[in-house]
Amino acid sequence: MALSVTNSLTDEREAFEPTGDEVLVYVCGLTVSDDPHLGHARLWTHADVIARWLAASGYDVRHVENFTDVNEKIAARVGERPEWDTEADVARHYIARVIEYMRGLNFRRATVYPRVSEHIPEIIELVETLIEAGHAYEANGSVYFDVTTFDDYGKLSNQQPDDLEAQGDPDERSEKRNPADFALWKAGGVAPDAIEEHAKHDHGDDHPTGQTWESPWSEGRPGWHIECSAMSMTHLDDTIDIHIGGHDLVFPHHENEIAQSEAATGQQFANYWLHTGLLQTDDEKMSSSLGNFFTVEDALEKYGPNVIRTFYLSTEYGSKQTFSEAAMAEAEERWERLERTYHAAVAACDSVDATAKAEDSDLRAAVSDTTEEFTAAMNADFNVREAMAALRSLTTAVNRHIEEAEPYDYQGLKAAIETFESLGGDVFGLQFDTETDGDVALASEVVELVLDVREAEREAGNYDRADDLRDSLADLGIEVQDSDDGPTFRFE
RNA sequence: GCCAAGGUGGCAGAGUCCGGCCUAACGCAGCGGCCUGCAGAGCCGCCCAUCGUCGGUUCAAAUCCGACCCUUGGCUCCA
Repeated sequence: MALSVTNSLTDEREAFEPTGDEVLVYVCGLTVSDDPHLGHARLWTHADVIARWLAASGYDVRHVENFTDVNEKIAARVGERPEWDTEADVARHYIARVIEYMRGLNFRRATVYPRVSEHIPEIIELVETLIEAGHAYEANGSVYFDVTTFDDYGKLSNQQPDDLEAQGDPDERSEKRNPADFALWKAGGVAPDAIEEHAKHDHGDDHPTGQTWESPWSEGRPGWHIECSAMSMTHLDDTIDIHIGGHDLVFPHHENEIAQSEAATGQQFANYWLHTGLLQTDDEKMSSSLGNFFTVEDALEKYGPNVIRTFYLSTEYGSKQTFSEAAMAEAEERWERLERTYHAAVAACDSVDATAKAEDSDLRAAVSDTTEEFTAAMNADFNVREAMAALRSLTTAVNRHIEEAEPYDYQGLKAAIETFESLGGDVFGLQFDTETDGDVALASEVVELVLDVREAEREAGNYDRADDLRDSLADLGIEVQDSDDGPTFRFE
């Protein structure tokens, strides 16, 4: 069954047909003015899983994810720390952190992470093209896109220029021919009142107003929307396959990207637009400006990557999702069951001879059903919740096999393990093997010793002592479970 | 005001594109049984849904059409 996706451009589920040998994917990335929060990580996770699924489906994927490192909010934070002398210093600091978190959350690396500051020439060139084509005009050193020159304006968001409330700051508005026109280039540095608004520290009147660049029109800064068009065209092509971004960017950002890109090239900018639903807390969206966010750093510390991913993968990318402690607790239960089953399967598999002939047809049927159902679900607009349900049915089959079968089906278990690794691991980015470093290995040996002592106490009937040992281990974050084959444990 | 998405059991959340296999998936919580010295895990089973409201189309609607109510997002920086 072939992949189909819901395209926000047409609002329809469409068969996915890439234009070339490589699938070209652009993800509207982060403005690096602050620590990223769980709302950002939700977009990244879904983008990551989409890219992984395309790769698993046999496509070569060229995945570009930008960092916006030129922005008023970034400029406003210059000087907040002694080492933050320039806008670039602040941006560099946050980009390094984001990369670290992305690694922590086990994302596939994008092909390129372009930055606005490195694409000023391409941006200027694109703006020149638009002016020459009559789609843009200069006013007092700034350049604006004239929305009345682009007939399809509004095709993504269905917003019509006439319906819009006047936007932008008053000075800018007076320069525009139409209220809905938007800036491609802004003369000068960041306005002092913008610095004032976004600065998180006391600053004097001489606060730096951000970096500026030479251009044919003025020494100034690029507009917000033009960067994505320039970087998408530079690193991908005039027409790309998939553009992914948050729902909050549909208007004006993506609408404007389409206008300026298609006006410049005459080509369709992106064939498929995928918009991810926003993360909410207490019935409003999580956002930097509302201050109701949970940072990726804190979440990684508190829940770890697998629980966070399991949480995100319990809803489809296009739906909104509500963050709560209860939801995270549920994700933790879901993840732990999967992880426990995986390890139980590995242990059971290790306990039998590879040449053993036992065969459990139920288990083997479950393996093939799982792959089939998982594939069907992912191909239906990346329905990760259904795909997860398929994986879930495999955990039940594996556990039942371990519970009831005697002897174990070596080949069946092996196939199940491989399925967990390819679907749960490679596609969902979950990590089953986390106990690899030396300290953990040593700790495991010590726990084994303690459990030997506890077994001796149990055999002697000293259950109080055995329970004390188990409780003490639990206090250290080590969960002990007794079974017919002896005790097992895991680190929480 | 304008544009968009959504309203399904205690919670969460699929299914809605292409009406029938939906007497509504996978879960979390809860309850019972097996197993166990106990606990946990696991297995088996159970509980909870007139699918926002009203009307229409149809042999048949959670799924299509219309009206209305409510929630969220966008229209200003925002994933």
